[in-house]
Amino acid sequence: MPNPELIQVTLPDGTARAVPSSSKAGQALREAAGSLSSDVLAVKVNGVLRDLDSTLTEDASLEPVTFDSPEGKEVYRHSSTHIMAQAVKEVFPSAQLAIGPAIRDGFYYDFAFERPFTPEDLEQIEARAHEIIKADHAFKRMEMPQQEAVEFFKARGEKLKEEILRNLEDATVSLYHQGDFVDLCRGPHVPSTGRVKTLKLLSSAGAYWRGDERNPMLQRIYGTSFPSQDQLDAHLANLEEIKRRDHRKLGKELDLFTIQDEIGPGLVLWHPKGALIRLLIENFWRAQHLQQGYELVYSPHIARLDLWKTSGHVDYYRENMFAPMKVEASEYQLKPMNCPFHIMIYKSHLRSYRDLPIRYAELGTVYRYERTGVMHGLFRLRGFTQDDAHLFCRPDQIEAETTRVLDFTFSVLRTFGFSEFEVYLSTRPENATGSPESWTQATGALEAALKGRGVLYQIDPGEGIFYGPKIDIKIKDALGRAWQCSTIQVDFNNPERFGMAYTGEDGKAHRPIMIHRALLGSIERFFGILIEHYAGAFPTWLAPVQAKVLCITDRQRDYAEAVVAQLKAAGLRAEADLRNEKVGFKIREAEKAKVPFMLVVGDREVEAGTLSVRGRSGANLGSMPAQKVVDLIQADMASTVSAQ
RNA sequence: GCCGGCGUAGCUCAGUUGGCAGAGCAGCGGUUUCGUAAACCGCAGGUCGGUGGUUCGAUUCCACUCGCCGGCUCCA
Repeated sequence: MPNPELIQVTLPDGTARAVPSSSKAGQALREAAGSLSSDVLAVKVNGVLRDLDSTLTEDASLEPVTFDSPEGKEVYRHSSTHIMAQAVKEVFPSAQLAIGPAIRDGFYYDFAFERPFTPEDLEQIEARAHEIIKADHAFKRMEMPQQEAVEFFKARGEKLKEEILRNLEDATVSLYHQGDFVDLCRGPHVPSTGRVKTLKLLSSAGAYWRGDERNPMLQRIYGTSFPSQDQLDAHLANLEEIKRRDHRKLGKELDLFTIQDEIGPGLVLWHPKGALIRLLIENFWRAQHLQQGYELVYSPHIARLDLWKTSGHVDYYRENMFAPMKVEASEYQLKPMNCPFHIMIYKSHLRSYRDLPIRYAELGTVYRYERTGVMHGLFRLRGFTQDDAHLFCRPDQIEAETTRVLDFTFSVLRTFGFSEFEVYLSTRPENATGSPESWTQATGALEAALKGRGVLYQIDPGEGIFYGPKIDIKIKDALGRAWQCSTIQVDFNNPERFGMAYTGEDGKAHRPIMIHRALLGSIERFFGILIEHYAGAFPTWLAPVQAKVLCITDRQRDYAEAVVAQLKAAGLRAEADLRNEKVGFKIREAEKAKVPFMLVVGDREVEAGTLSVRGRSGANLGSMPAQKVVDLIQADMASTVSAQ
């Protein structure tokens, strides 16, 4: 018989050890491993995240949790936000606690307070938080019946905590305190405030209680914390890098686009260089679609309101639509979507099962009403262009079509320089239309396509759209940020609403399935992502100016112009800088414009019939004749596009 | 839409007890003809986002309004 006073703990490496029952988890870890690093913040007991001083009552597998794991970061930041909250309560006792979770790269805490926090307030709070860290208060967990906790927070005047508690269904709740500060909290936490090595408050902003704009506005403070100053500095440098790459800033500096007051918010003016890049993107897109068996179509920007009643948009999408306009006796609507048009093209003929799948693609510019305050550069606009396509197929073709779209999507995204993806499959939501059988069948087809291609994906349960399941693909940019661009959505609803049909082998009418799909999402938004991904230094195939010929003195002007003519004849985008400026100045300007190739010509080059080639950011590629330069640039273009 | 911050020359930004509006860069005119990220001199450039109010007088104070930025919310 095992000793009832002893329990067995097992480490991830298989080490096992018997420790007295009711040992602290941290103590057990130390005994089993021989030592306990101060990096260990918490512990997973049988897979459940717990405090180091939680008590063990039975045999358990123990896994130390450090900052390196997502859970460790979560615990670390969660403890950090408690420290900040304590500081706020000490500096501003009238502030009431709302909630304070860890978030990606940091944490926030919401407070009910009589006024917004100022930058000076944040400094004061941060200073106080550093004192709390220095004091190294232990985080102590205590449990009490819910009713008792309600009374406890009521007595302390924490009305929001009281409200949260009243909505909790647990009979027993846990509280954590460090020093005099107490908060309702599930935990776990690091052992003591001193474990948080750095803590920096970043900003404050208004935020609604429970995220609902009908609720009162709270004051949110954002901050972050890291185990070392180096890591914090790296994170702050990363924030600077994000600012440096901001497409709104680069768009202006590189003269790509503007969004102007006089035109209206959320509406873009494409300047020549930006428009050229867009043209290159679109040309590539169209050529690829034709190759992939799509048919390109165009549709108008407005249509009778009745069309949008049939599609259901008037019912469920009205808040995102501009107001209808009166034209003669009927009402017309600026289009928020392209799908009804493609459906009507389908419906213009009787369709046979032999015709399916039919694939219509369009770079369709849509207009959606976005509330002021949500527009954001090219990322969130009122007028934007979807790289839209609608596939009409039989139910048994969903999987094959999805497979084709997946292959196509990854190939196109790779060409644009993205190689890391996150894929999500969203399943049936509460308010779904369509029969459960069709949902099961379609979801199964999407999943089979993903599996067939060996794509790793996560399931988002219940996150499908009401009309069908979908696959979303996020791309990771150069800074590791994920952007959702591509989407593949099965639609049972619209074929029904529009009474779509095809004639089957049996001579009877059948209902086709519709698949909405976008690869880039919106051209504008994708362009913005590209700008940030490349920090404005577009790959050569997309660079608006691929080569700039820089003469050193006026003596080389004729030669420079002849070179430009030769490059242009070879199909390259080249310009000459013939100004009476020093070459250093011309290089500086070309660098700022992110021109991939700078071709310097002085007397030596004229004499030898060559060009001195300087790559972007300073690489000296040597001197060579113009034809060699053409080869070099074309090879550089091909290296990117060949990924397709 | 809501909370906070902001709006001065093409761009980046100075400008406090309310008293004729400034710099650098860009632009234009000269000089310079130069070897891999900023030559020099000069000139011009603004109903200080808009409207209304207070005042002898408003870029400055107040109200309203438009827009931008950071969030909330929502999404491509």
